[in-house]
Amino acid sequence: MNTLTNTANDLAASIADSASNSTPAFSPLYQQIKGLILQSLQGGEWRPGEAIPSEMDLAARYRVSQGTVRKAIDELAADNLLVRRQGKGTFVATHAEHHVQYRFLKLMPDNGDIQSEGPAQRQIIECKRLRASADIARALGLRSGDSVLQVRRVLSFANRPTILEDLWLPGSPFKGLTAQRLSQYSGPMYALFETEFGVRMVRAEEHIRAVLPDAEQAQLLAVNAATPLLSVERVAYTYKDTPMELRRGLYLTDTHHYRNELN
Amino acid sequence: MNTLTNTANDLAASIADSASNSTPAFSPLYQQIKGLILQSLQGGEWRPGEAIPSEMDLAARYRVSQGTVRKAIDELAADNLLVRRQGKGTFVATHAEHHVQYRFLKLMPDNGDIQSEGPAQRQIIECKRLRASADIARALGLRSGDSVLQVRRVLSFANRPTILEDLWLPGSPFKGLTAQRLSQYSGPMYALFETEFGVRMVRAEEHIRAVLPDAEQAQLLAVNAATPLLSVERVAYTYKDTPMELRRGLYLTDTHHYRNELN
DNA sequence: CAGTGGTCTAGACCACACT
DNA sequence: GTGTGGTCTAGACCACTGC
Repeated sequence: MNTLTNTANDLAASIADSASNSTPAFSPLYQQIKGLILQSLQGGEWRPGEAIPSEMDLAARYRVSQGTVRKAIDELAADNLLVRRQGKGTFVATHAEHHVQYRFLKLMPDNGDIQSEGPAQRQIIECKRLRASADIARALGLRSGDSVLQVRRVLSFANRPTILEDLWLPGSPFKGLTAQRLSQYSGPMYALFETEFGVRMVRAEEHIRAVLPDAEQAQLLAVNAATPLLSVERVAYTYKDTPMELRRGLYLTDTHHYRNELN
Repeated sequence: MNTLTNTANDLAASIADSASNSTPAFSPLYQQIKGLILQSLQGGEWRPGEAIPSEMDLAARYRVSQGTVRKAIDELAADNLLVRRQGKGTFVATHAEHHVQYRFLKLMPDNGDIQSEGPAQRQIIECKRLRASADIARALGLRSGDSVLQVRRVLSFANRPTILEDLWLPGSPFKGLTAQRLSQYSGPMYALFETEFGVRMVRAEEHIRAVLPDAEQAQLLAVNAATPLLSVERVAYTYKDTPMELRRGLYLTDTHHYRNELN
C-alpha cells in the first residue's frame, strides 16, 4: 500500500490488504495521497513558499485521478499546510509572507485596529543554553537534562511593554541560534525558524490562566505586582505532531485582549 | 439566479447574469445551493436534531448533480451547521446531543480528565428583565432601552464555585424565559434555547482578559479580592451573523485552564 | 496563448446502518 | 436488501495568472 503502484482498478485489492485484521484499517486513497504529500513536505522536497507540482502532475506521479489529488490537497490546505492560489499553483505555507504576521498571536488591541499600532518592538532579554528541567523536557518530548535553548524577550506596542515571553527550544534542531541572530531578524520568529533551521510550526495548543506576576516579571513589564496578567502557555508542533517549542507568555490586558473564535 | 430553475446547461448564462458589473459577483452553483439550504435551516424547515433530505433528494429538488449538493453540505458540515453520519443521513447540528456538552466552553480541568469531575453544578443567582444599557444594546444589535433579559449564575465543579457568568439576551426572542425554567432544565443552556425558543447559536467570539473581581464577584466565587480571574466576554451569533447573546464570565483558573488550539 | 486551480456532471462502486 | 453517505474516476468547461 505504501508504494501505491495500484491503479484505480486494483484499489479494492489494495485497500483490503490488511488481510483478516479485526480493525480493517480502511484508508481512502486520498488519505494515502495526503500522507505521501505530507512526507514530501516533511522531507523538504518542497520548501516553504515554493510551489508544489500541479494537480495533474501529482495525479500522474501517484497514478490516481486529479480529483483524488484535489481532495488530498483540499485537506492539507484546510490544515494550513498548503495555500492554493487560482491560476498560479499550490504553495507550501509559511509564517513569513503570511499577510497577517504573527499567525499564532491572538492578542489584539482593544480598538481592533491592528494596523494603527504598528509592528511590535522586540527586545531580547536573554538567550542561553541549559539543561532541560523535568517539566520542560516532558513538554518537548525530551529527557530531563537534555540541552535546550531558553529565550526571554519582551514585546512592546506603542513603546508600552505588553508581552513577556520565555521560550524553550530543543537544542539540536536549533544549533547556532543566538541572541544576536534573533535581534537582527525582522519578522516573525517562526519565519526565522523556517528559513534558518528548516523547522516549520504547523499547529499549537495554548493553556490560558489569570495570574499575578512575580517581582522580576512585574519589573520587566513595568507594572506593579498586583496587576493581573494573562498567562499563556503554548506548545507548538511541527509535522507528525512533534513538539518543538514551549512558550510561556505573560500578556498585559489593559489595552489589549486575547481574541478567540468559537465554531 | 434565485429560483435556480437552471439546469447544468444554462449554468454559464445563469452565472453571467450580473451583466456588466465591475464586480462580476460570480458565485459557484454549490454556494447558491449552500445558501438555499441555509435558508431552510434558518426558516425551520428542518429542526435541530432532525435529518435533512438525502443528497439525491436535494439534488433532484435543486436540479443539480449530487456532487454539487455534496460540496454544499460539506461546507455546512465544516461550519458545524450539519452533521454527516454515514449510512444514516445528514442531520441538523444541535447543542443537545452533542457528545461533548458545552461546545463553547473551553475551560478544562488541569488534569485533562473532563469525565472525572462530572457535570457542572449550576446555580441561578437571578434572572430579570430590564432595559438595555448602551454597551449591551450595541453588542446585541439593539437600541438602548430595548428590553433585555439578564441572567446571573454560578457554575461549580466538584462543589467548588468556578465560573460566575452574567448573560444578556434580547427580550423578544426569549419571551417567557424564567429562572425556574432555567433551573429545571438539565443540559446546556444553548440546548434549551434551541428547543424552547428556536434559537440556535452557530458561532461565537470571545475576548479574554485577566482581571481582579469586585467585592460582590469575589464573594460569589468564594475567593478573595486579590485572586486574578479570567474575564471572558462572549458574543454568540445565530444564523446570518445575528448576535443573540452577550455573556460576561469570570473563570477561576487555579485548577482549570482555558484551552485553545491554534492552526 | 497555455497552464493553473475551480466547478460541475455522470456513473460506478464501497462502507455503513437499519430492517 | 435497501438506502444513506463516502470514494474514485473521467471528461468538460470556467476563472485567474502570466507569458
